[in-house]
Formats: sequence, C-alpha cells, structure tokens
Amino acid sequence: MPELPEVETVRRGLAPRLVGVTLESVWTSGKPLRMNHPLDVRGLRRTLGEVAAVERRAKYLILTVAGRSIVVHLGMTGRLEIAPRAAEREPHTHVVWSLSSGADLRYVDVRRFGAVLCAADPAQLPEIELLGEDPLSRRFTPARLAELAAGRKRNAKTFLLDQTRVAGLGNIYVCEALHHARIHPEARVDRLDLSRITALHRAIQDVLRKAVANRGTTLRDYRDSSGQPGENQLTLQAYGREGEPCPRGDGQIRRVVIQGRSTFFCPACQRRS
DNA sequence: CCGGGCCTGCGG
DNA sequence: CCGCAGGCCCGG
Repeated sequence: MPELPEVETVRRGLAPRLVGVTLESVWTSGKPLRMNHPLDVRGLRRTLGEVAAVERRAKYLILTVAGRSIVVHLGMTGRLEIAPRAAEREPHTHVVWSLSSGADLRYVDVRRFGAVLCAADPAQLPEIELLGEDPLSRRFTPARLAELAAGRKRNAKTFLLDQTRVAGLGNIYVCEALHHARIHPEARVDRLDLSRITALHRAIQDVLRKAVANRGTTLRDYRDSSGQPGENQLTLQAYGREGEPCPRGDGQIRRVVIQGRSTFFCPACQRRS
C-alpha cells in the first residue's frame, strides 16, 4: 500500500494521540514479518515507556520511546492504528501495544511484507542508513536530483523506485510523477537534460504534496491510523487507467511491465528524450 | 538487468 | 484456476 504520502498521513494521525502517552505493554502474534524475520520481542519489551516523537523517514515511521526507537515499515498491506482496547482484534494483527490513554496501538498486516524493528539509534539500522534523499526535504533540489541521476544508466522508472537514491516513492507516485513531467518511464536518467530534471523534481514534489493534502491514495487496503481511507485515488492521471484517454492530450494510457511492476504512461506525451 | 520469492486475498 | 496487488530482497 503505502508510499510516502500514506505513511505521512498515518504519522499525522498518530502523533497527537501518541506523544506524551506511555506504551505500557506489548503483545505479538508470534508470526514472522518481512523476509521471515521473527519479531524482536525482547527488544520491543525494552522499548516501552513514554512516546517522545512520531517521525517519518521515507516510508518508515519512527517512534521515539524512552530514548530508544520503534521503526515500522508498512510493506504492502500493513496498518498502524489506534483502537479502543475493547474493540475486537482484526485477523492478521501482529503487534498490540497497550497505551496509558486506555486505547491500543495495533499493527495489522495481511501479507506480512512489513517490518517492526527496534533500535537504540535508528540511524544505524541498515534499513534507514541506506535511504536516499527525502523528496519533500529542503535538501532535495533540482541540482541534487541531477547529481543523483548523473552517470546512472537506468531508466527513469527503475531509478525512482530505488530507495537508495530518492526515498519514498513507490509504484503509483512514480507513474504519476513521470506522467506529470512528461518523461517516458524507459527514458535513461543520465540522458535527461537539466530542464527535464527540473520538471521531474517539480513533478515529484507536486504529486506528493497533493497526495498528502488528500490524505493518501486508497485503491484497496490503505487506511490511516483511524481506519479512514484517503481521497487521492480520485486525482490519479495515469496509474490504473490503461486504455483511458490521457487527461492532457490525445494519447491513450498504456500499461507495460518494468522492473516487474505495472507501469502506466501516455506514449503521446511522455518522451524518452 | 531480470526473474522469482516472500504472503494472503480478490476479481475475472 | 489464473493473474494481479501502494514493497522489498536475493541469486544468477
């Protein structure tokens, strides 16, 4: 499910209900998550106490708790939600924290592609350390994007999905940003001139900011921390629109597979060079 | 780079 | 039954 805008929406929902609240105890389902990694139950038990901050780094949520951190990645179907303690647990609930506020914080993940990690210093986790530039940060400028793209003999789609360069985009927003910037998903990134890099930079930021304002894209599974779907699916220009007219010209949206992922683009307005 | 795998569910 | 799904990892 979740790319940067969805994770940011979850963060904004959680922060006011977690900061200053104490994680009193934790329960786990016993099932492994991403890559069959068992949950670190002892680490989670050591990471109880008052929540000082709820932050986001790319698609990761970072809860600072009593000087340590809980790091959550939602994979495809993960959800972090606040629920009344008395509410029945949904199937595929894998972690439940009891909060001093009387509610639960619950991690639910049908496909178990997500991760719940803990660490004394999250910056030292390889998952976090290896992340590239956050596209909504001040450091992400057209010049920075040009630097990241220089010398990379990869197509634009693959480049933008690579979390070690620009971190936070996934399949939907890569399709949308490339469409917005009129760049063909198979355009080689080291051959984009500065004006096209600048257009891409702007498209990435515009697409992500709009999606955050719309509280994320819900195609199927995504829900925020209150269980509410987002609204951004109503604004998608290319993703999921195979065969429909391009909203911006006389082309027709096509679907191809790049990097094993469905890729939607308009052959009329998105150019390779 | 590609293909496959992880896991479950849904829709054709 | 088959293909597909907002992510990521690994081996060849």
